[in-house]
Amino acid sequence: MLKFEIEKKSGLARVGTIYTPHGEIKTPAFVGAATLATVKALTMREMREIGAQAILANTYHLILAPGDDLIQEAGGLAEFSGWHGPTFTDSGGFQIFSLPDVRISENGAKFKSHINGARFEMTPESSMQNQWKIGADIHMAFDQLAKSDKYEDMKEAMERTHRWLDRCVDEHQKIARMNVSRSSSLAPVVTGLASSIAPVVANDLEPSIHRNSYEQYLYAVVQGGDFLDLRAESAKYCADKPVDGFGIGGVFTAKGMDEMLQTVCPILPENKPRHLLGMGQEPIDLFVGAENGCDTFDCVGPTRMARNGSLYTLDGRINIKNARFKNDFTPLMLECDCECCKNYNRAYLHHLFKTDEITAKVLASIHNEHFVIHLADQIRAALLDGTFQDFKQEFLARYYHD
RNA sequence: GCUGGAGUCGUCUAGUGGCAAUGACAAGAGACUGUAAAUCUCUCGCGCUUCGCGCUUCGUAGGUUCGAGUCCUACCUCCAGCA
Repeated sequence: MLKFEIEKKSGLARVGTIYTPHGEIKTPAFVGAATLATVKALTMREMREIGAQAILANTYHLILAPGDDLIQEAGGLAEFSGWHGPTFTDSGGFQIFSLPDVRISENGAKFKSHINGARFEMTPESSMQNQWKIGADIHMAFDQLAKSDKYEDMKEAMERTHRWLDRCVDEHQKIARMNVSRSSSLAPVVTGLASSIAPVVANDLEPSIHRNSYEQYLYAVVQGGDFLDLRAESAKYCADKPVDGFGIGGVFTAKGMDEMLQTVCPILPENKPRHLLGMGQEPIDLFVGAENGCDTFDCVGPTRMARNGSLYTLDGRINIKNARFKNDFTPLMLECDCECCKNYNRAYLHHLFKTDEITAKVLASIHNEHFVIHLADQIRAALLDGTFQDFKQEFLARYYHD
């Protein structure tokens, strides 16, 4: 069972630590979205320096390239990517929702590879097998997001997600048993060694004691859309399963999220971590998520927006490509101590973007990723010292001013 | 100087009688939430009451025509070849 310690509670919110085979995650925490085993535009060293604690990769994308067998051969996701810290994989369930030409049946989902058009089917069982080969510390159950927001469609997708969850659990346990018996001669897994939260790591290449860890964990995924009765039903269903934590999926905006989480989180067992899938582009997502009982978050927004020139500041997002920054020689964000803000000014960033230099995307990604990771850390600190409400009000009032 | 070719939005460019005029780039702005996203969308002669209307435009000046960026004449500029 995945170890999760809670240091402090405040209403639904909690401050804790998740102990994975590849190190600890101090929660609440923002997990870097590394779909293809890389946080776009950033090296793993940069991610460490930013203060990232964990990354989340995507099963669908990784089985297409480079293939789950290859990642297993490399020693697992952490070894392969050089991250050497805690890792998650998303199941591929999101692709049922986001890709066109997806055919869903009770057995699973038939996709068409966006790379070469090759058809293949992903099932709860195959997703578990893929994820075990990829070898992240924490796996997501294979779920289905409804394509429409109608109640009947949402209910149907949720119920299928539940049936798939049972199959995921069975398959996960089956693989886990096989791996334990095969790995019994390996050195015991040491937790807390990969000090992933240290701001600078002296040696990026740590010893390979975690190669192909046999300890891998499964999160169930709560669905139900905007319907609170469905959310409650889904949470109840997932709560009883022998899983290590919970993903909360199918959330697209902070609107109504507090109510939804206030329905879901009290039903979920308190001693297991909860991951809010795909949320964290907006600061309010992290505040509302953490306040209402979510421990980890992931989102592609910060890095995607960074590549497109949309950068966080305490006064809201700015588009650094706008002409008004041409002669602005101030740091992007005065209060930020990321590499970008410490060493460069807005006029320079503007110039890099206007001339389409690669470094523009690198520096912007460093800043945006640092911003959300640091924000989650600040939320953690505020929860610990009891200043969360003040911090939240102050931060949001300034950020969403105008 | 002669002969041939060319001058169209900031730049390059399409255009061979119905055209405020094609495409690209540049420029201006917007979007982005478990990443088919270093992507996508909009604006881009001027003005207005902006799903429309008016005005002014294709080197310059005339002309032919119901109508000219497109045809004719002259001139200006540039390019190539010959002197």
